[in-house]
Amino acid sequence: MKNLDSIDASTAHVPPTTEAMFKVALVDCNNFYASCERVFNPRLENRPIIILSNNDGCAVARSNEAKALGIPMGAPFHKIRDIVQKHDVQVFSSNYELYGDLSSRVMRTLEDMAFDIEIYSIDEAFLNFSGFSLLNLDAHCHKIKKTVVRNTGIPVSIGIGPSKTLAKIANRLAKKNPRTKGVLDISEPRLTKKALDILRVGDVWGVGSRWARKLEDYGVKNAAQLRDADLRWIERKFNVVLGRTVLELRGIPSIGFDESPKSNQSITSSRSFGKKVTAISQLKEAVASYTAKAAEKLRAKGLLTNVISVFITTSRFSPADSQYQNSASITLPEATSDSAMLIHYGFIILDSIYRDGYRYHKAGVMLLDIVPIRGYQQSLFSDSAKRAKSNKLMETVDLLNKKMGSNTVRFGAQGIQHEWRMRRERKSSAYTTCWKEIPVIQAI
DNA sequence: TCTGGGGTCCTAGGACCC
DNA sequence: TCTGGGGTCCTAGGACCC
Repeated sequence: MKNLDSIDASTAHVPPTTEAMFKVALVDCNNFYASCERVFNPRLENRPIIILSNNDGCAVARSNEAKALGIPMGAPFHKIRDIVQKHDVQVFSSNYELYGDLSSRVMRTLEDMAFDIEIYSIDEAFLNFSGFSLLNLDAHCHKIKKTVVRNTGIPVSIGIGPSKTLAKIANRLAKKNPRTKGVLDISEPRLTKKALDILRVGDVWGVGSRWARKLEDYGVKNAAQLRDADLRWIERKFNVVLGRTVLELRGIPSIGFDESPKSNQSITSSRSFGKKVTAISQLKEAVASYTAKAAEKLRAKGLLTNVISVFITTSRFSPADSQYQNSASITLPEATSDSAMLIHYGFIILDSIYRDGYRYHKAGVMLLDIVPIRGYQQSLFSDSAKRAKSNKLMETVDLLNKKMGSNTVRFGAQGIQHEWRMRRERKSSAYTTCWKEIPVIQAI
């Protein structure tokens, strides 16, 4: 907290209750992916839009208009084609370069308007306003909302409360209720109560579908009932995580505010294939490509991995096929971020788990037991000359790919044809991250 | 024909040690 | 005849999030 100075010395010996002090805002971009598509294509305004998952599999994001048509979250694309055609729904493959870039622009704007910010996901951030009791928070949040849309074109909603969970709930109401103009503070007990009385238990942050069902079986049906549930009972029947949610609903902050993002514990790269794969040679291309991608991420973050794991699986949606899934991992002789070495071990694992005669649907690589490059424990057998050479090579590869576009330089093992490559047939341009795809303005 | 990908945390149970 | 118990580490599985 940055304004401890403002605490009056005469009251400083009385520990202030954290409940009274903690105040947090959740800023959430409205229909983020759909809004991103609209920024560079204003014709999409007021029209139904959906964005598809990788492989153009299912709808992972929807504009309000698409929601109104009854397209559910996660709907498989092939099951909603009729609605799409009938209502001329605009359909996009996901364009993560674009969304990632716009996300960081939004976050930079938020950083300028709050002291503490915790970036929670690609489209959400918590802002810590604890101790700013004199600030007119409502007015300030309206200003934030205006500034973000001016700087980035992305509309946001802001919810404010005495705990993260309550801020989440406030945000939800701000989005749903036009009278709030996109900003709602439910810190006042009367408003908190009103909000919790109407909210279904399954809509509380931290309560997924499994626990919602179980809670409802016990008669806990709305957020207010969860708030009033016996804490011990919740911890015994569920776990301590849900116990924290109960406290949060009572306005007792129990989920910490984390300004500095924790370093990764694991990095995964996996994809479903565009079409089923049977030959190990093709699986190897995929595993090599995913490994290279994961290793690149590792290096970009200044990390090393100690363990690599590979998994392959058939499709559970093809019951006619015989099913098989397996995974295995190897602890490396020493921590590394060298793509070639990781691919080498990835192949050893793949050889050990591959079974002939199955139609594989997906493969993936996970890097586990990740450590920062600084101050890591060097193996007794480490060959420092070899290591230096590998570092130099990787540095060059990363530099070239950054300059000339990703995958300009790659490993032979990654292959070229990539028959297994995912479908991505409706992608918009990388407007902001690729010179070739920058939008052209035409004067008439 | 067509159903995503990338994360975190917690818990229970087994192995192992003293 | 009598056959401990507590701590720690690891792993798999299950829950959650976006």
